[in-house]
Amino acid sequence: MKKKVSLKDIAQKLGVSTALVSYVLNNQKEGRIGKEIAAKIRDTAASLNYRANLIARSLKTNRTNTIGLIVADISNPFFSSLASIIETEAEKRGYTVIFGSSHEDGSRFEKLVDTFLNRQVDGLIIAPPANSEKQIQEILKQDTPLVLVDRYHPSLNTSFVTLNNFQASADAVSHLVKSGRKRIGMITYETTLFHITDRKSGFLETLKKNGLPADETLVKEIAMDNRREDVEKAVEELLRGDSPVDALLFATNRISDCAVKYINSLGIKVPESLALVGFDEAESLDLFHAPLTYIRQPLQKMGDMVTGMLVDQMNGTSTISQKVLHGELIVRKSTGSPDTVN
Amino acid sequence: MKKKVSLKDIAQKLGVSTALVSYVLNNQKEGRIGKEIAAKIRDTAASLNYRANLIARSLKTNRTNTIGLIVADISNPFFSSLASIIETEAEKRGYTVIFGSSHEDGSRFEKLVDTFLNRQVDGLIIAPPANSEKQIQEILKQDTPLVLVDRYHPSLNTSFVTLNNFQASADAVSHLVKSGRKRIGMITYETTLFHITDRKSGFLETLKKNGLPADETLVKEIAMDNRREDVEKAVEELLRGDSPVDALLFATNRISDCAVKYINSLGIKVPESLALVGFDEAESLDLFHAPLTYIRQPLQKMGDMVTGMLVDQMNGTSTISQKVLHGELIVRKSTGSPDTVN
DNA sequence: GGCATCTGTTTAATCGTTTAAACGAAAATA
DNA sequence: TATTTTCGTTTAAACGATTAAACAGATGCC
Repeated sequence: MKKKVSLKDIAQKLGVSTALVSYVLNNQKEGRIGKEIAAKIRDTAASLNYRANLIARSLKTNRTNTIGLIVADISNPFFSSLASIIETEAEKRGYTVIFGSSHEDGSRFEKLVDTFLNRQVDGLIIAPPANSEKQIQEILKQDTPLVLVDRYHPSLNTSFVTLNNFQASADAVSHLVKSGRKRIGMITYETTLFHITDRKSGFLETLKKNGLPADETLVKEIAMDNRREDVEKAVEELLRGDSPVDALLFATNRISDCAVKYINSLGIKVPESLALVGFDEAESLDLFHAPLTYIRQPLQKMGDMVTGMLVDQMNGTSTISQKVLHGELIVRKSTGSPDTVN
Repeated sequence: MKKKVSLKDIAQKLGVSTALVSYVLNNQKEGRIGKEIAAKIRDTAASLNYRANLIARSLKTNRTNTIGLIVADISNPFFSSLASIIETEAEKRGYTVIFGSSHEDGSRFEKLVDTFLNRQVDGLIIAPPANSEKQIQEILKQDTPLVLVDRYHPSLNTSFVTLNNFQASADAVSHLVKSGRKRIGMITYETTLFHITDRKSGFLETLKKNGLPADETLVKEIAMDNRREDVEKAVEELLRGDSPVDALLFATNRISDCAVKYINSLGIKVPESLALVGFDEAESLDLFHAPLTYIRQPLQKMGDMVTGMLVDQMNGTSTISQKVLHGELIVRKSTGSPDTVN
């Protein structure tokens, strides 16, 4: 690689000290620098195509202006949109984002955290995988500013931005109840991830409050890797048997995706004989004849907030703060009342 | 922030030199280091929770083990999948990815390139926006290893990995011709981006070769921001009038998305009265009654290759190489022959 | 016993910045 | 004229690692 131009090169060429060059190029010591020499320095810098070595600067200043972002799966539109927003917001505030995708895998996650800390990121934004409490605590011990997003660990005292998942499920169920559904099922993941278990609690609690059946057989939990067969089996189990459900809640967009396609292929009438609600948009279902009622997460706000909170933490302006945002139930055809529809 | 542990801290605690600590922790000078002291050093490092400061190392070694990735739009599934693959491949080879999204905007792109170069990335992978030749040339001048992906500038001598877009269009058209279509239209972007214009050339040339009408009125070019109205207007123009088309080729998944939804809403029969082909998968159309025939790009191969080529370039193993991959036409119902269908 | 070799460790320079402090010269003040 | 200020610039240390070269002391060889 061609040797890069350094402050020294400029200084030598002009017979001045590197300090002076540094001051000029950083617009410091405003009044105190000779105009002609300042101009000359700027000219030479431009003509030599000088670019500051941020690595050297970081070493000296102990700041990298870099945020590490670890999401669960960058190829999931939920996270890629969020990443895009965070990147934009970070850039506005003078930070670059480096990113990694844990694929919900603990050891991969650990490795990413390690890499990012070694790289001296100024702060971290993380959507933590299941059972990552220990690693998160390590980060806290290092005093690296940290904000969790989407998920959090209730046992840990960290900053986070998350959805009120309990409420979101509750809203979904209330809506189904109001539109006349009597036996409501849910398909979710088998996991300890709090945001997911919260969705389940909200579901069950709200059923009880409405005096509807709320036993565990109404909740099917599939493995996190979201295999199509698992989803189809779950749908099957909830729809067959002596007391089939008349409505279904899906805990994630990935689940909605598989489930709705399967339901479509079975020729089941939605919303006449089955109502459907999901979490997050599932673009893949745009053309489903009965567009899905779903819980919309305020992505822009979430990304904006999480970035702002991290920056405040990095500046020492604030310490720990925890935000719970509200989802919005977007009602569409998939939950039309069975009475009014026919 | 808590002060971080450095080599010096370990050295002082044990009364040895930092050099020794460095040698031990990097497993250098294998045979020559005392076993007990080595063990002690490792122990202390672990107990103090030492982590190497990669910034300092980079300054000294002049390598950051970082790859800068600039895509056109990270929230487009094409790019987020590609980014995910590149990240995995880079990690395998010991590199971290920092990323940015240009949103097809020249000035944003320029800023990203600047940031990344200042951060001393070891190499760049870029899907360049239109009219970015000058900036790309700047990078080449700096001798920073660079591989373009998805798109490239024919006028510049850079490494790249791209699809044979001409051939892909040609395949699509041939297929339509074989299945009996007589008047084929295309909706694409108004842009100088080579991979897009190449798709258009492939389209027109193949029409001519088959003796079909191939005038410019059959190609509708819409603005890159892909507004729904523009797409709908284009569809409208191609379908109405005295000689409507009986088949359509869409240059990108974003276009397919809008166009197919509109066609669906118009109640036009696919494939009976209109055949459709698109570039790339458009998940959003999964439930369209006539699944779209499309050109599949070998994403995994593309990501793998581009990363490998960049790493080779960074190691000095190779210089410039240019790869053109082949798309695969996935034939589905949307191009069923009009004769055989009824 | 004298000299070379090996072993285990230290010395010290360096990467490219930043920045407090020092400095000499010119200008202002007494 | 002597003294203080101000101005413009330089000096030099520091950030945390890497690494060639130097260096004692032990061991081997003839």
